[in-house]
Amino acid sequence: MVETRRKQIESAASVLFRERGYPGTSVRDIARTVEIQGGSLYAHVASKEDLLWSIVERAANRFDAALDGAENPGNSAATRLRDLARAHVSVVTEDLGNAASFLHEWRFLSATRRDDVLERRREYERRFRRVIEDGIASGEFRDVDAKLATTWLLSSLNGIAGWYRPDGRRSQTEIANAFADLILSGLSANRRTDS
Amino acid sequence: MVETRRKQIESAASVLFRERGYPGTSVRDIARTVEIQGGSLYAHVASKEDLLWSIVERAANRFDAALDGAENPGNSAATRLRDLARAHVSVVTEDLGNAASFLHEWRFLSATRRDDVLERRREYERRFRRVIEDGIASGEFRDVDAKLATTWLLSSLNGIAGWYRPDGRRSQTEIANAFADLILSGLSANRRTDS
DNA sequence: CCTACCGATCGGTAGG
DNA sequence: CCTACCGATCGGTAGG
Repeated sequence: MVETRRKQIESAASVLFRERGYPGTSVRDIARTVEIQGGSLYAHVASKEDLLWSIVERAANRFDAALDGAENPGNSAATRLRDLARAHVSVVTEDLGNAASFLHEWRFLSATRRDDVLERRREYERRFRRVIEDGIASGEFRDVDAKLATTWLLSSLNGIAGWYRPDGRRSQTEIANAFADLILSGLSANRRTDS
Repeated sequence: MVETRRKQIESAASVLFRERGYPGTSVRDIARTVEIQGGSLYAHVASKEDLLWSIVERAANRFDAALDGAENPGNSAATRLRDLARAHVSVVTEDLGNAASFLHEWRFLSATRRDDVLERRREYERRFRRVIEDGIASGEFRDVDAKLATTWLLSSLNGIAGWYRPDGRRSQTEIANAFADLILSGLSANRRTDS
């Protein structure tokens, strides 16, 4: 099954890219992980960058899909933002290698692809920002700088990709809830409505 | 002046390490920036790792010194935390290359030095955590998981090292105040006491 | 600080 | 998927 092997390689590469960075990972490091010879990798992959691109695209798709599944326009801004934050964290924790590569290693892509990623990231951030703006407009949130608050919030969530370990002390749900709670409380105009 | 040249090299290296990562930066990239030949770099530097080590240590010292200067045990936990957060941001924004290398590239150091950095990072985080714990004990802050809240807060501040540009739309003061305000509000047991 | 060099490793290919 | 190879670049050194 060609597809299976390819995904195995992508998965191994994403883990290494997260740990050592893209330039710090050689194609032979990746090959070793899936137990083939360095040159044999090119039976499955056009180039090292091609591999990074697949990983980054996959992560981008999963982030988008997670928000799609979490979005519910009928809810209050606070609830909507909490759901988006939790969805974001679930991708980070369940798709650690891909997510971390998407968040940090995309800058090693070629200029065209980099621009592509940048545009998708911007659109993704806008989805969070809109909810913040809605919350400010409705009086649920304080009158903060929505752009800066979006960056603030996503930075704290993205940081999880740097330190999360599946076997760690806190479960992904605990982390997601604790972070969402802190963020909501940071934006809220009132006392937090217990999550 | 040997020292001046050395610092010039460290400064150039820190900028490149931030932009391309440590493994993505060659010693010849660094040499080119200070307009000398690749081999000539070794008149000033024992090794590439030695350069990273200097940068990381310098940043660690500056972070520590910033907290030393900002700490005031007489104040309320909220005020103390706000001052620590602002101090942290000031190092990130004023020492961007060193700070980013300290935050991200330290993992490419040798095992011994890596452990060294890890211990300093832990101690640094403890200083934030203690203030959070004090605030919880005094009733100023909500009863959150102090460890998780510390990671949350520092992640959002450290994220600044990834996107801040000295010529950007927001000044470092605006950023520091906005982030500190959001964080304080996130932890606060009451409505935020306007910053 | 330069020139000229070292062995090792890099991403990638040819030809099975 | 392997063997055997390619030119380029890597970090680093010798000897001025």
